[in-house]
Amino acid sequence: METGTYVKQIRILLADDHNVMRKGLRLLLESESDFTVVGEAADGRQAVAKAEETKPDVAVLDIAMPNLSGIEAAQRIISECPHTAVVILSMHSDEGYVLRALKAGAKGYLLKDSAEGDLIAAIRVVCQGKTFFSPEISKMLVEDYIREIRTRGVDDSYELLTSREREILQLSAEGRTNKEIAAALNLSPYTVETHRRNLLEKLDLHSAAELILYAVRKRVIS
Amino acid sequence: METGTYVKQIRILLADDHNVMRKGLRLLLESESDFTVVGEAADGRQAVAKAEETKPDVAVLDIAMPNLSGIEAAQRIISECPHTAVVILSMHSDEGYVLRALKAGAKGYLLKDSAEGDLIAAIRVVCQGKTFFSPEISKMLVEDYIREIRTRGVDDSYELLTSREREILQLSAEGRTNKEIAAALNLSPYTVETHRRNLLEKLDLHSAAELILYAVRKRVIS
DNA sequence: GGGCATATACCAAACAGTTGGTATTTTTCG
DNA sequence: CGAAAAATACCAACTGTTTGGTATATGCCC
Repeated sequence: METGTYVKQIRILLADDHNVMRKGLRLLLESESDFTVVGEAADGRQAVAKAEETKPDVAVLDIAMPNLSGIEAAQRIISECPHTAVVILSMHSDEGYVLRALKAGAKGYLLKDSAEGDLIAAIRVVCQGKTFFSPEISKMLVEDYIREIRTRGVDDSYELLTSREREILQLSAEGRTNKEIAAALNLSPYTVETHRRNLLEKLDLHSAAELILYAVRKRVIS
Repeated sequence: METGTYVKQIRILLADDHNVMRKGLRLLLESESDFTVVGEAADGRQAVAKAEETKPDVAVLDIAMPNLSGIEAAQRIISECPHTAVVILSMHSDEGYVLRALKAGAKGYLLKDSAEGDLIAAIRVVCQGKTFFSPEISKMLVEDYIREIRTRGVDDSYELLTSREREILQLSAEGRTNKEIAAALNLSPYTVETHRRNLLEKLDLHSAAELILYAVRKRVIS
């Protein structure tokens, strides 16, 4: 099987739900003589199955996939195949995604508008146990870390609410009046008024409108 | 330049802001012997410029691009280069995008998870002045059309609002009081009150809370 | 037991939104 | 031009929210 100069092949698993993109990536990666694509998957569940079956050196996972997201797939692949390094490919440099990918144990995070060379470099680098991030991602992580240090303990006031208060927050945010909430929860309107007032104080809000907007931002609602 | 059996080359412009994807697509398309990629663009504005410069037979445009969206780019390309057929490549089968793409004059709309063959087929087909859509898109268009016929005139009440009313809807939905809005717009609070009242009536709402929730649902806000 | 958090309940004054009216001016369009 | 639509403005009565108080009962931890 070997010829003159033997180079160890890097075995790659490709997962992306967009077929055209997957085929394109495959051609791109196979233009490197030491890369072999040993499997393709069109969703997260398939990716996990193929990873267990082929034990690749590197799994390149698109972040937005049906069935199991790239991040959840990464989590399972890393716990099932500790030898496999995961590289996440993503459209956006969304903070939340990047942080969750890192928590899951991903070794690399690449944006889809990276240079081709970056993806190839990332694959070589993560094979050696190192990490690789797109410049935008590195920058974001550093900024995030600095902010984290500076604002440590600025806290999420939502965590301060009692369960009764959250209940009332939800109903208030749906636009119900105190009277309606009282009727629904079998309380005196005065009690609802008190809870609502504590709510406003704890969250440093000052009107029903602000309460609704808070609820929307916190995704308590719609 | 010709050899034995001459086949007219199809000249293609590729626009996608994700470099890796663009390179992949290029390899994919150039595996067809009668396809030539005559240009690449990383955003909408570049795409328009390259189209005017190279006058391609087909422009394949990603929908989500910076500077000018694929749809806006399509519009300009079609008006500047009527000979060029536009194919939109999109992640999602979002109704709104599809309809706007069609209005703009796109000849094809492909999902990124299409089979490779579909993209190749679409390019050949639009060259002959025909249209090509992913099966999901065709299905959606048909269903949409049927619904359109059935519910003609069921109306989107938002369209009934005047621009002043929309302005006040926005500020109200941000939680400002009538007084604050009046001050901001240099109006009497009574005027704001009147606009707000017309707003509530047109939308069949009955409180500030409902107005905010309406604004959130309509994405007027946050 | 004493202190603290939570949940409950009440009153009243001040503030803001809602609804029923009316009325004038400006803009738009056939 | 003339009618309709839109924007402006005002008043008063009513409903609901906000804020200043106060007060009791319950369960938990030190």
